This record gives sequence, C-alpha cells and structure tokens, in this order.
Amino acid sequence: MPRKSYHHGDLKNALIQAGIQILAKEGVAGLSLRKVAGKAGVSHAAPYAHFTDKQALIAAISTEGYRRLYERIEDIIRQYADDPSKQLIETAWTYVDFALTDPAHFKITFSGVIEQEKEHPTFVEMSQKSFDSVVRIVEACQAQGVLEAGPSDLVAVSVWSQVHGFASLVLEGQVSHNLLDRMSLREMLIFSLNQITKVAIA
Amino acid sequence: MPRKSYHHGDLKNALIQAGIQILAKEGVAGLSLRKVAGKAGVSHAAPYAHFTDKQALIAAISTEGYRRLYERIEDIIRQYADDPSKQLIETAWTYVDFALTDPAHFKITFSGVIEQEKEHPTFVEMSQKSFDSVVRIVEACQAQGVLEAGPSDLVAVSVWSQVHGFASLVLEGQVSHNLLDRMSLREMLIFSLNQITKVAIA
DNA sequence: CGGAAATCTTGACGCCGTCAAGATGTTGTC
DNA sequence: GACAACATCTTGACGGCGTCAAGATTTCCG
Repeated sequence: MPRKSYHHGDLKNALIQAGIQILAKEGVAGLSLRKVAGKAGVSHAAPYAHFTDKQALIAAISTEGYRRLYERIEDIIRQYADDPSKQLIETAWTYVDFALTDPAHFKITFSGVIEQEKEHPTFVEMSQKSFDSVVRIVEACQAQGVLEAGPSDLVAVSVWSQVHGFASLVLEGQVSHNLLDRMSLREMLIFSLNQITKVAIA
Repeated sequence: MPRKSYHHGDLKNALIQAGIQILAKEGVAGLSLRKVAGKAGVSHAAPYAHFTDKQALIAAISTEGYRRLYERIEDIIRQYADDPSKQLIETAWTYVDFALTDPAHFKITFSGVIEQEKEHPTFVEMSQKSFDSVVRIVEACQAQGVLEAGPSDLVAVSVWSQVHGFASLVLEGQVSHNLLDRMSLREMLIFSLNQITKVAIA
C-alpha cells in the first residue's frame, strides 16, 4: 500500500506487522530488514529511524508475540473464572496452538533468538506479565488441590517447562508419526498435563 | 593450523569442529561458512565440496550435538544399570548441563534451527536413537512404579518435554532471579521431575 | 601410465546489515 | 506567519555473507 505523504505516519507498527507477515510466509531465515522496509513501502534504511538495529526489530516482533499470548491467557482466565483446571488446559493449548499456527513467529518469540534481552525492557516486561498470569493460574489450581502445593513460582516453572517443551518438540518434528497416528496433539498435551496434576483434568 | 598438502585430508570433520568452536565463542549469529572455512585453513568456497549448503553444515553440527547427548545417555544407563530413577535424573541433568555449557551448540541442535530436517537423514537417525534411549529409561521407571503406567513413548514425550522446556526456559533467562536465589538449577530440575513421578526421587 | 573424479582456489553475483550525508516534512516558539 | 530545531525518510556506499562457475591441483583406479 503506497503512502500519501513523505512521512509514513505509523511506520514503526507497519514494520512490525510486515515482519510478522514475512515470518509467516518465508520463515525466520527469510526475515530481513530490507524486505520488511520494502513491504512497508519505504527505503531500505528507513527502519533505522525507529529501530537501532535488526535485533531491536526482532525484539519488537517478539514482544508482539508475547502480547498476543498474554491477551489470550487473560481472556481464558476471565472466560473460565471459576474453573482453574480449564484455565490450565486452555492456556497450555493456546500456547501450542500459537506454535502450530505461526511457527516462525513462535520460534522468534520463545526460542531465544533474542541475544541481549536486557536491552529490550518492554520484551522483558511482557514476558514477565505472561509468566505472572501462569503463576495466578497455578495458584488457583493449588487452591483446589489440582496441583501440588509448594512455591507457586516454582510449580509454574514446571508447568511452563512442560508446555513450552511440548510445543518445541512438536515444531521440531520430534513427536513420532507412530504417536501422532494414535492420538491428537491436544490429547497428548492433556495427557502430559495430567502427569503433573494431583487429580485428573480434562 | 596450516596444512602440508593441497588436499586437507579430513576437511569435513575439521569444518564441523571449527563450526562448534565458533558457536561457543561467537554464538549462533556469528556462525558463517566463510569463517568456518577460514578457521579450517581453506578458501571460502571449499566447504561446498563437502556440504551442499550452509544448512547442511548446520545439520552436521546438530547431529554432532545429538551424538554427544546420546553417548552421555548411554553412559548413564550403563553406570546406573540397576537404578532407573537415577538414570532419569542424570539424563535430565546432562541435557540441562549441555544447554548451560554450550548454549549456542545446544540451541542450534535442539531449537529447530534446521528447517528441512527430512533432507538430513543422519540427523533424524541420531535424534531417534536419543529418543529411544529415553523411552528405555521410561520403561525401566514404569517397571519400578516410579513413572505412571501407559504407553512408554507417550510418557517419554512428557518427560522429554519437561526437560527440554526447562533447559530452554533457563537459556532464555525466563527463570526469575528470585527463584535462582532460593535454589540451584539442579534442585529445580529435580523438583520438576518429581512433579511427574509417582514416588519421590532424588 | 593416463584419464576420471575428488578436492580446493579464485573470482564474481546479488542480498544483507549498517552508517553517513542530505532531502523532506512537522512542530514549537517568537 | 516565519523559521529554527527536530523527526523522518532517501540515497549511496561499505564490507561480509551464501552461492555458483570456471579452473587448478591432487588422488584414485583401470
């Protein structure tokens, strides 16, 4: 889409969105600043008015990924306000669903492509908020005896590890065809979650 | 190290080792075919006699990472032949230890940097062998009532997810300082494993 | 021994991230 | 309303990158 004026108006967000689209179409390897600029209809060096370097754009795209996840988690918490088990399952599934729906965006967000995360405070903040949401779900589950008692942040790390690991394994194709023929990914995920819960959930 | 003859002799392995060293020193972003070639003392296009493209070299480096893990797992199985719980813990820890000791090599091996894995059969074979080792440990644990009964490959996916996820979270810095001050990573890992075992292990 | 095959070098191409210099538009101040 | 300061964007350049083609060198095998 061409722009009317010399100035774009909202180039920063346009670059982030263009980046997400390129990730979806061409994967992590296909993401270049020049292509992102081209897609947004500006010259190849224009992004440097908004991002100090490529890592900064990647950090912004990652932050957007975390924001997307965070908002879905908050929706789920609201939707199943009185059912912590359901919150746990649906949050886990939304995580896996993100990985399947937008693999490259998921990878760049959650697979440590960002090198110096400390230099990107909004990224750290967004990931912290997401983790805090999980802690809240864990605490609700503990209150109902669904999850083992103990420090909620520690249990949350276990749960998050389980789900993150499962999503990663699926993306890497490490889940065998043999297994995939027998049951769906959602069933496998729920099975895995039931390994760490005190009582069965579904 | 200079070489005596026009032909290198074992350039293929030299390139893989050079790649692993560069990963250790400069991270994933610093890995280029030209630097690898330079480190091995050959011209910039020499690698193309042994690898079809950069992805093929990355696949070889990843395969080497899986081989390293596989050999350690087999050592652990032998060392604790009559103690499945110990096998489980030490295998999990060797996985996390790999991530901490050589983060870039770990990432490139286990974090889906390889795009078209089907085109690299030795990589697939090595990852399959590693997974099979885990399945054997799981079955031994199930026989002793340490892990829940059920399809061993399915339970193995749960265990592997847990450990892989934990290692990834640690690498990404998602484990809070607050938590790290209270206990060691090994303690956290053992806590997580105990979430999925029927009886306490240590 | 001689030619085929494997291995390595050289040189080139286009794409990339990044920087410097300058053009263009916007905003705040008197 | 003019104009200076500023933010934004363009143009052009640089070295490094992955990759390919052509040719040089060495090894292998009939």
